[in-house]
Amino acid sequence: MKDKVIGIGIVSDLTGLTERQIRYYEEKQLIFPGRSKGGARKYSFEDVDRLKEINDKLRDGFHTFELRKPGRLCSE
Amino acid sequence: MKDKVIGIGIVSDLTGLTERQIRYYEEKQLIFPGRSKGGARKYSFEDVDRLKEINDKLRDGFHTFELRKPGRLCSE
DNA sequence: CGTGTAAGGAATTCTGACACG
DNA sequence: CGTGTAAGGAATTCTGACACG
Repeated sequence: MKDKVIGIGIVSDLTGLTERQIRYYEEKQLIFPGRSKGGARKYSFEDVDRLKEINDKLRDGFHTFELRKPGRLCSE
Repeated sequence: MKDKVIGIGIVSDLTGLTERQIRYYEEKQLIFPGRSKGGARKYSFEDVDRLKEINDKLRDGFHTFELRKPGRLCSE
C-alpha cells in the first residue's frame, strides 16, 4: 500500500483531481511522490488517499501551508 | 490490491521480468491486464505476484499452455 | 492562492516483425 | 517455445511560463 508505483494519470483518475492540482500539492510540500528513472512521478495508494484529503480540506477553506504533514516544528 | 493501476515499466522493475516476457504471458492468456484510454497495459499487485509465479513455473520446466488459470474446462 | 492552458521536449508504451532454436 | 531486438508511431509526463484574481 505504500509502494510508489502509480503514475500521475491513474492517480488523476482515482482522485478526480487534475494533474495540475496533484503537481501543485507536491510543490507546496503536501505530498511526496517517488520518481521513475525517467523522472515520472509515482504514487502509492496512501498518497492517493492523502490527495483526496488535501483537496477536501482545501475545499473546506484551508490553505496549502496549513496542511503540511508535521503540523509545526518548522521554525522552532 | 486488485486495482489495475501499475504500468508495465514498474511491473518489470517489481518482477524482474522484461516487458517482452510480460506481454508474451498476456498473449498466451496467462495474465489479463487492464488498459488505459491510450492503450497502455495496467496491472494490479495480484498480477505482479501472478507474473512471478508464472515465470517460476516456466523455469521449472512448464509450458505456457499448462499455466492457464482455469486448469481445464476448455474443451469439454 | 489555487488552478487552467499552450509549448516543446523527453521518456514510455504499443504493435508487428525478424531472429534463434 | 520463450525471448531479444530494431522500427515507427502514439500516448504520457515533465518543466517553466503566462493568466486570472
